[in-house]
This record gives sequence, C-alpha cells and structure tokens, in this order.
Amino acid sequence: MKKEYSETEIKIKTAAKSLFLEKGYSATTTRDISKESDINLALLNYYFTSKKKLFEIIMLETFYDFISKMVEVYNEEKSSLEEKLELTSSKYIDMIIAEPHLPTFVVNELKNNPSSILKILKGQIMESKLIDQYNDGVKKGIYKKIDPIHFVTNILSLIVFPFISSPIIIKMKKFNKTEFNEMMYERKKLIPEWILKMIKK
Amino acid sequence: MKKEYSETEIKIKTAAKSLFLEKGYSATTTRDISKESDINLALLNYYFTSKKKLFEIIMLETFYDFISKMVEVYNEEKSSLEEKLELTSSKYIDMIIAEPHLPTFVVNELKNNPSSILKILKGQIMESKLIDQYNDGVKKGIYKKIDPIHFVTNILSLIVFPFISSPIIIKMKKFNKTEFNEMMYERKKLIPEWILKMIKK
DNA sequence: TTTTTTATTAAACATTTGTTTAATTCAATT
DNA sequence: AATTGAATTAAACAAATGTTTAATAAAAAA
Repeated sequence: MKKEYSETEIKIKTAAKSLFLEKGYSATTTRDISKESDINLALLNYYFTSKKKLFEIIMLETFYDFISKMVEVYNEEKSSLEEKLELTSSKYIDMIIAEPHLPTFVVNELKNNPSSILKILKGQIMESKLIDQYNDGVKKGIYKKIDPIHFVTNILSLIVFPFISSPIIIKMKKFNKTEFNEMMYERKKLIPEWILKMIKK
Repeated sequence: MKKEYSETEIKIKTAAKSLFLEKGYSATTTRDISKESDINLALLNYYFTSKKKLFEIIMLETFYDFISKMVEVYNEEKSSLEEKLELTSSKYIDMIIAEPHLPTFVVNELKNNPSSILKILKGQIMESKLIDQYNDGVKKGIYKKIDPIHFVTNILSLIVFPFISSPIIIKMKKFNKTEFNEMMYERKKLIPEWILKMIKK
C-alpha cells in the first residue's frame, strides 16, 4: 500500500501539499510548486506524471489522515462513549490548530473527487464501537432514539465548522488568531458536554 | 446602494454566480461565463472591467444574502429565543437545499477576500436581540454562563456543516440526495431542541 | 574504466486565459 | 434622414500554464 518516496519526491509533495491546502487545486500552479520545493519544473512530471496525479495522491493521503484520527478513536475497545468524545474533540482541535487550512481543503476539494477517495469511509464510522455504545444507551433508555448519523454529524460539526468559519468569528468578536485558538481550546471541554446533553433523554 | 443592471449585465451575473458557486473563482474562466450566459466574451470586461471585479460584486451580494437571513431573524423584536432558533434553522436549511453550493462557496472564498466583505457583520449579530435574550436567560439563572459566541457558532455549525460535509454523509449512510435532504428536514426540528439543551443549566 | 541507467536541467511547445482593439450593428437624438 | 453614442462582435495579444523534449550530469552496473 505504502510507496517509498525519494528525497526529491518528498520535497515536491511537501511543497505541493502546503500550496494545495492554502490555495486549492486550481489556484496552485506547477511553477509555484517547483519554486516552493526548489526543484526543477520538469521533475514534477518526471516523478508524478501530471499536476492532477500529484494532487490526487496528496488529496488521498490528507483525507486518510483526517479520517483516521476519528476512526481510530471511534473503534477503541476499552474507552467509554464519554471518553471517546473527549479524545476526538481534543485531538481534532489540536490537529486543525496545527494545520488550519485542513478542513476547508478537505470539504472543498471533496466534491470534485468523489467515490474513489470516499471509499475509505466504508463502514469505518457507522459500524464503529462508538455507534454500538450509542445504540446501547438507546436500548437502556438513557439516550433518545434518533438516527446515529445525527450524532456523528453533530460531533464533527461542532468541532470542525468553527475553524471553517473562523474569519467570520474573528470579525464578529474582534479576535486575533490567538484569541480564536483559545476559544477552540475552551471547546475541547464544552463539546463533549454539549453532545451528551443533546443525546440524553 | 443598489445598482440598476441591464438585461445583459444580469445574464452575465447570473451565469457567473452559478459557475463561481459550483467551481470557485480560479476554476471558472471568462469563456465559461461567456458561454453559459450566451453573451460575447468582450462584454464581460465592457460591463464589469475584469473577472476579479465581477467576482467581488457577486461575492459581496451572495455573502450579504447569506448573512441577512440570520441578521433579520436575530433582531426581531417580538419573537422569543426559541422561535428565533426555529426560524433560523428552517430558513437556512431551505435556502441551502435550494442552492447547495452556497456554504462551501462562502467559507471557501472568504479567506481570500477578508475585511472589506466582512464589514457587513459589524455588531449585527453579537449585539442582536437574540443575544440580549440569551443574556437575560443567563441572568435569570436558566442558561449557563458561557461566552455567547459559542451559542451563535453552534447554531450555524449544526445547520451549515452537514451540507458542507454532505459527500461524506452520503457515502457513510449510502444516501441518495433526496434522502440526505430528508435528513436535513428532520434537523429543522431537532437543531432548536439541541441548542436549548446545550444552553440550559 | 566503460557502459548503462537514472536524475536533473534549460528551453521549447501548445493551449488556455484574461484582456484589448477595431470594426460593426443597434438605438436614440437631433 | 443624418448623427451621435452605446452595445455587440470577431479577432488579436500578451502572459501564464501544464507538459514535453533533448541535452547534460550523476549514479549504478558491467
């Protein structure tokens, strides 16, 4: 599954990922990538055939990393539902603070590159331990009976959307970036509490 | 404030908006717009000076429409907090179902066109009647005391993010588009309930 | 060392793209 | 009807862009 990349290939991929994340596919030129990675323009096609192929590789890897963080936690055997919520919230907020362009990139370029990339998702989330635990709670009568897709959607919404809409939030609150990040750190604790309130009877 | 547009200008704007929404600024060419609107290529610059200027006009109008829906409801004098939540939820979900590319477009192109466009927001939301009502609830001891930015953020997150991540949801649940829309109709009722649970002590 | 393969480079190529020009058509005014 | 100004058009232009070529340098194999 994994490919061994040469030093040059890694330089190209690193620069390309950074640029694609920041500006998107169309606004990034092969010359941008060449300059940023400090490699000759022709090497891009020599190693990756085309800009599009290079993009697809990066897109796949990035999306996989993005989803894996969730899938891993959701399928833990030992931890409780509450702990899974806390871990997800904490890990995702840290990850996106480290790479703020990540969510916009993922959701934005996703609609163009559909099924092939999304195959990763197959069953990994909707058949996870977390969903089992949620359904158990429903059976026990402590959680409301609603399609678990809402549950999963709400978690991701509360974590990810604030980053996507950060320019709006920053403007509304006259925040600087640090203050915005502090707001997101606050949410690490708040989101699991909110989610529990939402599902409890 | 409002400009009177000729028939040709409207044709250009309509086509441009549709394409910008679907493909974004960079991936849309002036020849695309010319073809889609069935007007001569040169007329684009004749009426709108440049692709960029045309985009800025459309961006501003679209963002204004997007925000106004919220601002209007949030500043109603008569309605209760609960009613405002229900109206916002209902109106936004209808609006986005009618134009599914809207949220991705807004959040995506927003990071490039910052302050000038975001001026619209100034005070309109954080100093709205809704926030007053929220703060009243806090004073009365029925709502938890948390920065109202979380309140506002959560509303928008639960409404908008599912649309942005619709390809993921559709894949996870093996939905078709109609089924996805039905899920969103369900959320019209659910979101206000959830939000109330989140803020109540 | 010689040969062969791989990696790297500068230049060129063919399209695409945003914009402009100059001519023509159309509509309104005199 | 003649004139003026606006609207529309086809063609051209210059710059940008993805990709390829052909030559050279470096590394590996013989």
